[in-house]
Amino acid sequence: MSEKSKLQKMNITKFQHDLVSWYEIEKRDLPWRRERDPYKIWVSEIMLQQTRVDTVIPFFNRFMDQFPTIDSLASADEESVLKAWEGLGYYSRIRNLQSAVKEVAENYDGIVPADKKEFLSLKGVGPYTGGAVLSIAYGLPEPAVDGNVMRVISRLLSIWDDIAKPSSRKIFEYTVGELMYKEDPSSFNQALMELGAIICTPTSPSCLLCPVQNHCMAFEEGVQRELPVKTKKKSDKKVSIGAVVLSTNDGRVLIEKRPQSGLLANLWQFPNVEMPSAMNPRHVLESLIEKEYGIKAKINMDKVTNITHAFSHLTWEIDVYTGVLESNITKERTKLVEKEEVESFAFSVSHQKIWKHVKGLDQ
DNA sequence: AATTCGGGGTT
DNA sequence: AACCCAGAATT
Repeated sequence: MSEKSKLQKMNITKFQHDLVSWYEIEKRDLPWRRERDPYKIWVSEIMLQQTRVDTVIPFFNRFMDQFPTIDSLASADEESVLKAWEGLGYYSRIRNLQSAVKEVAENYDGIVPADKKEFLSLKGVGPYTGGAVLSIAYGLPEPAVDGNVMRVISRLLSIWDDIAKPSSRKIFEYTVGELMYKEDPSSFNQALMELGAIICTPTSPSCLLCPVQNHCMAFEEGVQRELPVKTKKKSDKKVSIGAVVLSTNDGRVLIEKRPQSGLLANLWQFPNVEMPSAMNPRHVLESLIEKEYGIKAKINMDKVTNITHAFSHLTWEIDVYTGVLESNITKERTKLVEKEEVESFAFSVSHQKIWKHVKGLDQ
């Protein structure tokens, strides 16, 4: 059965009412729901990409204290902005957001564009974020299809297309567009997401508590636990890393800024190299470090610790050493800093763990 | 269309 | 461990 014919069977007006009236009563009190400023709605939506609400809340509050307006973010230096994002992940989001905010400041007179084509042209603004901000901040009837919404709609209309396939998203955008409550697109879109987060959860949906159970085809067919269909991605690769915290005789520490593109772009780290295999002798690491960084170093015999850190697509297994830097350092993007100022730089979480461990050795 | 990009909570 | 999360850019 086509999505169109399924929609024709629905009482859409009653569905909208059941969903939105539930939302008005049950919605969580979240910081960005107290805001009307399109800039703040926008920042919240960028932070919420692939990131849980509970994780975002403290980052959002701190970010708004530090960068409360378009102009404050547009004129901020990159290091302080990256530091504010430290630990949140997907760091291209903040680089793209600051770039987009600068464009709004320069080309849109500081006003977040309410035009779909214009807003979607900004860096980091895709179909979901575009629909979310335009509906929540400006009340426009645009679908905002995220993972929650695909799960909810796949069950509501018993849609068995694989939601992992990019081509499936347009099916859900079409159906959400047909279901859209045009009197209040903001509440409607947020209600779909809230339902997915609270009731219509991935593994064991609380159908007995669901405000739109009477409208749900999957519940009627008893297949809600089999939806949505989502093919699983293949397991990740493992990479062995040797890292060393090198100190100078006067107590400073060598750090390096990562390349401006790729994994953890522009974040700071301690010198490290990919090891040919795990269980390398220490002198192999020493020679690889000296070659990569063009330095002379004395690495201590005993491994300090090892850290396993999983990303979405690979896992680092890091052997951590300490050592003494015995030559000058000329490599680009490196810096010698006092121990007390290490934590003022933005590090990835794995290298934060390294520093936390090594710092603890001193006491 | 497939891969790259973080980190942490759930099950 | 595997899965998932208010996804977008790149290849």
